[in-house]
Amino acid sequence: MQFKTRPNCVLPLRLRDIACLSEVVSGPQYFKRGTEFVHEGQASHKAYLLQSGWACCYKNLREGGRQIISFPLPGDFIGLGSLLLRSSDHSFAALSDIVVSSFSTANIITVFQKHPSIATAVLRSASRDQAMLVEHLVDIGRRGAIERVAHCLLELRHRLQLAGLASSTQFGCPLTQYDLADALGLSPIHVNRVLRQLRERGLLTMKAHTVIIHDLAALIDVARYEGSYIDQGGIAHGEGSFDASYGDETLRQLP
Amino acid sequence: MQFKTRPNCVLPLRLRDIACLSEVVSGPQYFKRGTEFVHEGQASHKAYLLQSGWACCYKNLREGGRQIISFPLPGDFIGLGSLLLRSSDHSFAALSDIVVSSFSTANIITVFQKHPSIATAVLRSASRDQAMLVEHLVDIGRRGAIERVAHCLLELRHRLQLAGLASSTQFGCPLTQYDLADALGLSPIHVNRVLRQLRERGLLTMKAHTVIIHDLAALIDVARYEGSYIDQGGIAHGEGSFDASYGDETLRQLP
DNA sequence: CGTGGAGTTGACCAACCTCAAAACATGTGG
DNA sequence: CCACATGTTTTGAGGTTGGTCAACTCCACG
Repeated sequence: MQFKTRPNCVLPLRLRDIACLSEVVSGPQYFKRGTEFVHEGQASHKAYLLQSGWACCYKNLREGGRQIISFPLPGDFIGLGSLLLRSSDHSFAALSDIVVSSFSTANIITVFQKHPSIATAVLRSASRDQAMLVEHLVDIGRRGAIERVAHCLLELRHRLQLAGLASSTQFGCPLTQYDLADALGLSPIHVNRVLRQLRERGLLTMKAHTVIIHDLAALIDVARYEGSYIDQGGIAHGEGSFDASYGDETLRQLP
Repeated sequence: MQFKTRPNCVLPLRLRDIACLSEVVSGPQYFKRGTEFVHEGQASHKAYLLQSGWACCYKNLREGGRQIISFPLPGDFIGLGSLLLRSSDHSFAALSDIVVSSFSTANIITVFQKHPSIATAVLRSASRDQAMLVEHLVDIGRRGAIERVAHCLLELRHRLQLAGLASSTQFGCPLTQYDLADALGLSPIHVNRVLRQLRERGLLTMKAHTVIIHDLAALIDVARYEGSYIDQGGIAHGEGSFDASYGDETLRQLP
């Protein structure tokens, strides 16, 4: 069984831990674009590792409409957040045709006990997700529409690049303007207006499921983008490297 | 050493785990209202357990202004999110005079290895925090100003009640309208208008550092509040219940 | 071809922001 | 005990951002 985890080393595990994982992980599953494969409120004893394709995590509102929480990309875990809660508090859907490996979380605790490094890895992954969530919150809470859209696309670019799925100025992107709107707390119409503006300013075009960035520097400036939270927590990979010298946390000051 | 953890049992630990914790935890520290005791970007080898008082977790924006991420209350962990990251990506400040116990995270990995149940407990706590964060995101992204304010205050009431710090209709609250505004993505002026509206509608008053709820049902209705995410993951309390039976996580479905 | 989903555009409107100023607390030093 | 400074709440007037409604276009797909 092959494991494809985040390229930036979210899961640096010992070999015997990997062996253990194989016991828990089940073979690949396929979902078609549009499938909601985890439902809000569902009692889930499963989590997933996204192998290919794009997904989204969202909450449906009683008033109608939805809020998209995050866009899992290849290599990302799905459903970690509700690992220890009784039920999933949000839904997951496939934004493109996707492939996932699923693993049972019923006896995850036992696994944690036998292989603490897995617990560590999971916790670290959860930390990164949380950092992204926080950034998302800041985005919606305190930034204007253009900044939000630019920021979102830059973050996606950044993550895809780490996964080797984007060049520095271009990437495939199955998102509709509706998806973007639901993620960013905007109306689809306004997202459209913003995209037009970005296009007219020569910063970026989004067309035919492809995002092309024309002026990266300017875009980063508009979005006030600082991607540090994306690669944080990376620790030298090497198959066994879990000794990870927590003593040398150097202070990285912002410029 | 006394440990006061979340009343809804985020930390159901075995006694020998507790013993281990004592080795890591340092005595109580005091901070005055207004102190920023964790700085963004700071390399932190510490996390805290808030013993009394209110805190807030926030990010400063380069454009000026800030976004408040969460309001830790007594019994909550502070800084768990950045446990495994290189540095804290947000700041923490005291909103009232507070007491915390701090514990070193330098050798947290070792602790996890020796006491997997601690890892589990920490992960569960992080899960709850994430659920609250998601709710916050939905709030800001997709709800109007009145709903946001109402929702925020109801959540605080709910959490305080679990901690035994609020009656069902009243609680002390050191938040200023500026704090609320920074948390909810609004301007302080608008928060004021919303509070007036809530007052005039006979739903709630907020005055002299005290929130009094006059019509709980109506307020819950306005806010579309569903507090289930707050108590999720709870396991029967009993003050000494450290036997924690991780095998029998029963499936508790929402009504 | 027809159909349905996605993107595009314009006109109008409401929610919320900004600026400005006053009323009201609260604590401090004289 | 007063005078003053500082922080918080309150209120008004006017301006923007972004939402809503309603069309129309473009395309992929059967």
